[in-house]
Amino acid sequence: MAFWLFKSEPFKWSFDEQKACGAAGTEWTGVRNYQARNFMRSMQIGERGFFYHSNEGKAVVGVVEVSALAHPDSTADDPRWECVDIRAVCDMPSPVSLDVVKAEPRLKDMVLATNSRLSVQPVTEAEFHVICEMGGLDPAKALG
DNA sequence: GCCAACGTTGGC
DNA sequence: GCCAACGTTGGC
Repeated sequence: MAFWLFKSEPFKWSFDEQKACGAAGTEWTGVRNYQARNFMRSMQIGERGFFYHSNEGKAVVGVVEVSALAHPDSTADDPRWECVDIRAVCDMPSPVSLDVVKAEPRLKDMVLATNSRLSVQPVTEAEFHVICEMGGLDPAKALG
């Protein structure tokens, strides 16, 4: 079981909008970066990820689940771009901000802190648990 | 709104 | 296959 982080600018696509899609989930469209696409190709159904608001908010605001394997991105005019579907699992009771992530020694190697431009990132199991702890989220609920 | 970092493109 | 030019991202 791998863990991930999905980044979105909230004024383009927010976690509230994600939640509004319910259990059906939505395509995580718009990724035009090979590294990010390759991470999505390796995702399995049911794997968990964080939903991060970039630019405005700059915080981990919720947990999502992969609900469909990688498939062609319906918004791309080039078939090489693929995406997974994700659905909201739960809120982060207390959003974990980038500042806090950067200040936490256990998260110093987190991709969010070291490569801020990558829009889909791997997260280690240890990092997943630290973020849950700092956000006041019972990991059992996140893993549901 | 600026700019640094990074990825991609295309000419050679 | 190198590298300069360009575009985009995202923190500040």
